[in-house]
Amino acid sequence: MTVVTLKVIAKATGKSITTVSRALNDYDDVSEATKELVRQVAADLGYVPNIFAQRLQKQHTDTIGLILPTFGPRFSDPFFSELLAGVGNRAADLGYDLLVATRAPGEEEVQAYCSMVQGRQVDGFVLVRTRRKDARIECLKKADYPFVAFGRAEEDNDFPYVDEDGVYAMRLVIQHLVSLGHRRIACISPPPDLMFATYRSQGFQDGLAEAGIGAEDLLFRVGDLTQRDGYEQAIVLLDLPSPPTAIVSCNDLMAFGAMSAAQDRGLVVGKDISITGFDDIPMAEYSHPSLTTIHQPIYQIGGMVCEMLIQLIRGEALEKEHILLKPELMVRQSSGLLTV
Amino acid sequence: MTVVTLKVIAKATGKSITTVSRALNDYDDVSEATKELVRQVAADLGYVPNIFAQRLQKQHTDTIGLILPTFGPRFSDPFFSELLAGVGNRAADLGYDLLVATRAPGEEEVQAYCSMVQGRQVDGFVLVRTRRKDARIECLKKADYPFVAFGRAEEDNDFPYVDEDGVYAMRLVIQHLVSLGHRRIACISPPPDLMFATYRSQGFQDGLAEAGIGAEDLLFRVGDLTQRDGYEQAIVLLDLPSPPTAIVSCNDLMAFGAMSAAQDRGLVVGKDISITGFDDIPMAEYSHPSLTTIHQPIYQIGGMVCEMLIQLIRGEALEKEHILLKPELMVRQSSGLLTV
DNA sequence: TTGAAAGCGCTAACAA
DNA sequence: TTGTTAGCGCTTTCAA
Repeated sequence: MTVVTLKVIAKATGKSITTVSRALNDYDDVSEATKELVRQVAADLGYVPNIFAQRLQKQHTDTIGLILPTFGPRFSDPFFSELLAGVGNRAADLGYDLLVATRAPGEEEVQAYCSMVQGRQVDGFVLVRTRRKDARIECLKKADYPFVAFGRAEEDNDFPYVDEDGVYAMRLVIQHLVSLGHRRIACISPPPDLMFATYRSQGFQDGLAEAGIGAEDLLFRVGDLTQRDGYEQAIVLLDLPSPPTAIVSCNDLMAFGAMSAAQDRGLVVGKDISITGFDDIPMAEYSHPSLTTIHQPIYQIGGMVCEMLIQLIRGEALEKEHILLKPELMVRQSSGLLTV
Repeated sequence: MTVVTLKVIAKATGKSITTVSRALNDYDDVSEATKELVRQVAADLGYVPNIFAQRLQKQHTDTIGLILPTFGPRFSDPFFSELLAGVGNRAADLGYDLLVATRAPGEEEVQAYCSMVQGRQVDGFVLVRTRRKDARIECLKKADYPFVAFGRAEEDNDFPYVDEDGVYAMRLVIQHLVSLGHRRIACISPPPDLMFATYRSQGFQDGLAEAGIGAEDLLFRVGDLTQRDGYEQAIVLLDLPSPPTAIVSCNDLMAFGAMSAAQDRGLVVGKDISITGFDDIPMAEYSHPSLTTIHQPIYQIGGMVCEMLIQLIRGEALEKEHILLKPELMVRQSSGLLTV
C-alpha cells in the first residue's frame, strides 16, 4: 500500500504541491476547476493528510490529554468510564483526539504530565479528581499549559474547573436521613488528600450540625473508594458498641461494599439500617436494594470539561471559568425510616 | 517558555545539530566528552524531543489505538475500564502511547479506523469485542495494518487474538446449576452479532444437551448488556407461565439487573432462584447476594493483547498467534440448591 | 569524531 | 490563480 501524499496528488494532477494543499484546504485563491480536480483525485486515491506533518508545521496537536489516576489491576471505577465517554465523544465532535494514559498517583504520574507538556504532545489536559496538594496543577500552571479540572483545589482556584457542590450534596443526604429519624449517622469518607473528600466530609459535618447532632469520631471512617474497603469500614462501624443506624458513604462503590457488609450481618438495608452513596453510577439503580445517592451527570460533566478545554486552547473566552453544579438527591430503597 | 530544540542545544554547546542528535541518541561515533557535555546541557535546558518531528521522520508513531464501542451516555461498562487500564499500563511500560476514541458501532466507527489507518496516526490497533460480520477487521486486514483482537471472528480467524473459551465457560455454568438440581434454566444472551454471544449461547445449548435437557425457546432472551435490559428480560422470564428456576446471564451487568428484577418480585436470589453472570467484574463480589460468575482476567488480557500488538508492530515473531483462555467458575451466593 | 545537507509531509509568505 | 521557496524539528546518509 503506497502512501498518498500531496506530492502524489500534485504529480497526478499536474499541479504544484502548494496548489494541491490550498485546494484541499479550500483557500479562495484557487480556481473552482482546480479545486474540483484536486478533490476528485484526492478522493480517488484515498488521500488522508499525514497528521504529524501537519502538527509539526502548525505547532499544535488537536489532541487533548487525560491521565487517569489508577490504582492497581482491579481498577475499574465505572465513574471513569463514563467520564471518559463524555470527554471522548465531545472531543471527537469538536475534531480533537484524546490521548489517554493511566498512572498511579505519584512521581511517575507528574512525570507523565511534564513530558507531555514539554514534548507538546497534547494541546491541553483534562485533569480529574483534584487533590489537596496537587502537583499536577502546579506543574501545569507553571508551564502555563491549558487545562480544565473536574474538581477544585484547596486554596488557589485560579484555573477553570467544573465541580459539583459536595458540601450542599452531603447536607441534602443528612437532611434526608434526619427526616427519616436517624441520629446516629456514620460516614465513610474518601482518602482526605482528595479534594472531594474535603467537601463531602465538610457537608457531612455541616449537616449534622444543622440537625443539632454532635459529631462522633468513632462514626467517621476513611476508605479507599473500593467496594472492598467499603465492606471493611462498614464492618468496623457495625461492630461498634453502639453502631450507627445510617451509613453515609462518599461514593457508590464503597456504599455497595457497606450494603454487602450489613447484609452479611443479617441486616435489611433500607429498614434495619440506611446506607447512601454518592455519584449515582448506573449500578446504583440496580443494586438491591437500589441505592439512595447523589446524582452527578458524569457524562455531561465530561463533555463540559472537554468543551471548556477546547475553547481555552482555541483562545476563545470561556463563558464561565468556574462551574459549580448543584447535585440532586436520588431517594431509593437503601434509605428508610428509622425502626426502633 | 521558549521551546528547547536540538538547535538551541547546538548553539549552547557550539556543536552541530547532527552531533547533538547523535549524542542524545547515544551513537557510538560521538566522543564521550561531547556526549557528556550535550547531555548535561540538554538536561539543564529541560530538553524534550518534539515527538511529531520524530514521528514524521521515523514514520512510526509509538502509539497504539483503541476505539471503544460505546452506546449512548449512560455507558459505563466496568469491563472496559479494567481492560483499558490493562492495555494502558502495559503500553506505558513498553514505551507506547495509547490513543483512545469512543464510537458507537456503525459507519462512523469504521470510518474512524480507516482514517487512523490512512493517516498513520497509530502503529496498530487493539480491537475489542469482535463481531459476527466485523467491518473493522476487514478494514484492518485490507490495509494490512497490525492489530490484535480481544475475541475471535466468525470464520476467518487469520489474525492474532486473545479470547476466552466461552463455550467451555458456559458449560461449566450449566453443569454447576444442574448439579444444584436446576432443569428449567433460562439464558439472557448478548446481541447475537457479538461474537462472544455466539460462544456463550453455544455453550449454554451444549450444557443443556449434555444434561439431557431440551432447549426451550421461551427461556432464551436477548439483552443489550446493560443492567436495565437484564432487568427487563428477567421480568419477561419471571412472568412466564412456567418460569425458570435459574437464569444464566451472559454478562455480569445484565445479571445484576436480573437479580434486581427477581428481588423486586420478592424472590430470594440463591434460594428461590439462581442467577449467574459472566466477566467477574469487581462488583460481582460485592453485590447482594454475591454473584456466581465466570472469571476472566480482564486486566491481564489487556496487557497480553497490548504486548502482542507491540511485538507485531516491532516485527517480532509472536510466541502464539492465538490464545484461548480457560476461564474459571466463581461459585458465590447467587446460585443455590433448587428448593421445590 | 564531526558537520553539511537532504528529506519526512505539510503550510504559508512571497513572487510571478 | 499558481508556483517557488523556506521551514517546522528531527534523523540519517555522506563527506570531511
